[in-house]
Amino acid sequence: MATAQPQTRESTSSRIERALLADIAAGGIGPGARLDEASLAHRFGCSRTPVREAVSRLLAQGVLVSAGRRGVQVRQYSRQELAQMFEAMHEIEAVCARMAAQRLTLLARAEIEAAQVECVRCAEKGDLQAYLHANEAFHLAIYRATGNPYICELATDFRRRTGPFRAKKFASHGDLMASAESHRELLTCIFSADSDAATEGMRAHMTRSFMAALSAIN
Amino acid sequence: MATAQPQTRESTSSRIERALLADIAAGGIGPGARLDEASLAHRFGCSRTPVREAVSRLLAQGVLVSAGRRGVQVRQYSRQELAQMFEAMHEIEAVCARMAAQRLTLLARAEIEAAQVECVRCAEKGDLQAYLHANEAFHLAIYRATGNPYICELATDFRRRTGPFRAKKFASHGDLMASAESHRELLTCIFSADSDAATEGMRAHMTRSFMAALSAIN
DNA sequence: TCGCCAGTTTACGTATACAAAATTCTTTGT
DNA sequence: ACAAAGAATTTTGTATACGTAAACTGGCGA
Repeated sequence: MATAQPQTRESTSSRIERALLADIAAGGIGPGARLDEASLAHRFGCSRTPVREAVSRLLAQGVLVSAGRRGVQVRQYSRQELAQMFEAMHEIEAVCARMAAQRLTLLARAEIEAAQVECVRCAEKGDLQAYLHANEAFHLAIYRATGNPYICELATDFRRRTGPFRAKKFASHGDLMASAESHRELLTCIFSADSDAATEGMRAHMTRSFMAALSAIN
Repeated sequence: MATAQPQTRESTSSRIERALLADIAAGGIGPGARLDEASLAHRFGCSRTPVREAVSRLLAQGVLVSAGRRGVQVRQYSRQELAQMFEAMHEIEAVCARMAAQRLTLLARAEIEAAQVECVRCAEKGDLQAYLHANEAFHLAIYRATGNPYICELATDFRRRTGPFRAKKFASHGDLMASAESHRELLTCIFSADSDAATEGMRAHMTRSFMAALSAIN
């Protein structure tokens, strides 16, 4: 119907998926909120078809859960579920650190260091949004350093799922600086090429991170 | 009135999804094969809508890959990709073994032992299909013993993805017996509650398993 | 007042139609 | 004969319509 944009490169369903993800991550929709296809279609000014497509993908990602014939809901996690998810991520990150330490290439090391420099810069500036982005890039660089795309994908998925909850822990300028400092210690372990030290270093970093996140919730 | 049909009618899209998965796992469709929505719709005697739904989910699962405007293909893995996927699974299984060893409950231990008994029974009988099933149950029991549903889900997903390739390695009666024996050694490590030993035990088991699988391919 | 039952309404699953984009085939010119 | 351009076909993305089943609501009876 509304063929307003002749050169739309991105499909409507992808746009809706991104918009919903962003909205959920930003808390605009909130956990437990009920969504139905018709109202989403009205909100995005399209038919139900692309909405169904987007919702279907989000269901597969675990971002939404089906509530039977009563719409879909934003998945919410209990404190225990959150702790378990953090634990799972803790383990995965430890694996990444170990593999990265074992087969660190010069390029990977350079990328990780560049990401860390950016983290420190953002922390000093006190820019929360920028720091979250830089922190993301830092961890992604470590994932890539494993040299294993499947592990990388796995870890990235988990990071995306836990993202909204981890973001809450950064309240003050000091929190950012502490996180950046924690990165530095972690890198010492990874760059030592001692896989056991890297594992333990990442465990320590993630434990600190998750304790802070869990404290900030509820 | 009240033509109370069985209301558990499975949706067409779910039926198609299951059928395609089974067909792919059985090799009926084969890697690299091009599928298009229209012919699938014709094959399953329905419209394109439920086919799209099913294909979308399979894309999200990584079973299919989109080939742009030239249909979707059954995802195929190169030898290197397969090795990387096995490596990733190797790491995940090691994590599972470690966590299982750390917090093994009496119930979990009993379930694992029961699964192992079944494995041995199937191996002695020489029934390949039954052994594959029992082997699956054995590993799933270990995943559950971690007490972490996210790790469990993760490992289960990977096992499903690598399943078709791992199955190829069991050629003879001796292969089954060797696998069952390998399980026994692994359990000794896990039940020792020594997490490091469990990690190493699982690594050894998976290394054996994957070497065999990679040898059987190509 | 509470519980049950019927009507209404809502929401989802599916079918069909159309438009846009890309690939492939054909045709034509050098 | 080969290459390039255009036409035809194929395939996906989106819109709209309809049927069915489940949930909500209102009323009635105990």
